[in-house]
Amino acid sequence: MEFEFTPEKQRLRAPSLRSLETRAKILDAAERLFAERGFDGTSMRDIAAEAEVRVGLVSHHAGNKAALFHVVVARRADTLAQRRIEALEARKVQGPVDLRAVLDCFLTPYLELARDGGPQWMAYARLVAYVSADARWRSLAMVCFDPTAQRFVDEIASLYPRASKRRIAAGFVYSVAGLLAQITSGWRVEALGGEGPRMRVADDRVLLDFCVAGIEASMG
Amino acid sequence: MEFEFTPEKQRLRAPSLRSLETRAKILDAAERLFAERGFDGTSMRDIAAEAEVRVGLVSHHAGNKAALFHVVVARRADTLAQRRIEALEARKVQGPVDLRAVLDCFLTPYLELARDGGPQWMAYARLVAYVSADARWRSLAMVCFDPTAQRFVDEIASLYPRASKRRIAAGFVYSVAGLLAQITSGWRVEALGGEGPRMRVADDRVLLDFCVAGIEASMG
DNA sequence: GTCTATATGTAGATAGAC
DNA sequence: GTCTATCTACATATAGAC
Repeated sequence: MEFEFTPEKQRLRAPSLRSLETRAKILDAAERLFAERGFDGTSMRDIAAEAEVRVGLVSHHAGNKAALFHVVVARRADTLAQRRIEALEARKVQGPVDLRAVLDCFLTPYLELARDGGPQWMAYARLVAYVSADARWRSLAMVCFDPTAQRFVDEIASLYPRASKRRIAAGFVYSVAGLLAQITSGWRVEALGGEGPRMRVADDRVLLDFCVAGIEASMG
Repeated sequence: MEFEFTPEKQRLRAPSLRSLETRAKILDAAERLFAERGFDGTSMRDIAAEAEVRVGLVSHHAGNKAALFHVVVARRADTLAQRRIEALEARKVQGPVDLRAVLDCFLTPYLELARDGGPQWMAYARLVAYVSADARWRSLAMVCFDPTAQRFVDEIASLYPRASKRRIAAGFVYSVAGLLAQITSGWRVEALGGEGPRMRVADDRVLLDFCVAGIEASMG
């Protein structure tokens, strides 16, 4: 099976309001189901039912299934990338940044969205984890996530001109994995450390401490 | 869809040699495909073809698809758990352990198997990542992985009696995520830090440094 | 234990009426 | 843009001959 898709054809006229609503319902439904059950675990019929729409409409609005998946993944990736870059730019205007500040700009936007942005943002982390684990989506992951990641790795590298860039990249990849784990695997922390009191809001601070110290140590 | 399965029925007599070979071929084939394409992306027909066996035989030997998946995941989990526990016991006989030693006993067996144990062990990491990302397999993950993880979290907690166990558990979960990322996302490190020289064997050391410093820092 | 054949359901995609 | 209907392929599972 191939996951390539053709670019959208030129629209002949602006879509109607109803059409836009239908399209939005379909994208939202697809997002929920893809995040929950993955690409292969979700059928076009499931999506149509979840969106309360006929099956044919999903094809009509989204093209084929792979194209729909691509759009769903990219939509939130763009929002997220924008927030992260903005946070970094804003911080740099205030003065010189350090490793903690840079990592904070990367981690916090997602943690805030996962906490306050509605349940879809938590589900999206699972979708990202799913995409990251599956080699078939590698090129999609590279398009959606790597430009921002590269920007942050470069930023960190500029703080440590004598350190190996590869080690920094490795530390950054571990940090991203930790971020996804934080959002998707809260239950596991609960299961393993359940006796103690809840960490609540401090969770995010723990992750940041972990990643900052980890990257510093891994540069050797 | 339910993922429960009934216990194996009592065998009436020992299986023949040929039967055992067939069963092994099926399990190996299923493992390769599940790791590559996930549960829903793999059909029983794919597995039969990969194992060079008729479709009916897969059902005959493995029962249904969910049971087959369960067996495949559990098989290597047992091997891995055993090596990890053995490493820890051996180290404790030699004298008191510290955080680095405990984490080393957890991380290194898998890293060694991924490097020297054949390509299947690398693929298995993707399978584990896949299982971890999908809520439907949570109970399977708990059965296969949590007992060992709990043992190591307790071990670390005993080293830091005054630290919050929850924070230790969080740091441990981040570390596991980093371990899986190390094995499955080498390409990403390559893409993000590609300019520098390769890290080669030192990779594993970088991960260990990262996790040790990270956990120490996250205990606050 | 193995193989053939098939029962039964669902998949993605599209054609054509409105 | 929407809806109905349908095409073709493939899914899981099982029944019964050898």
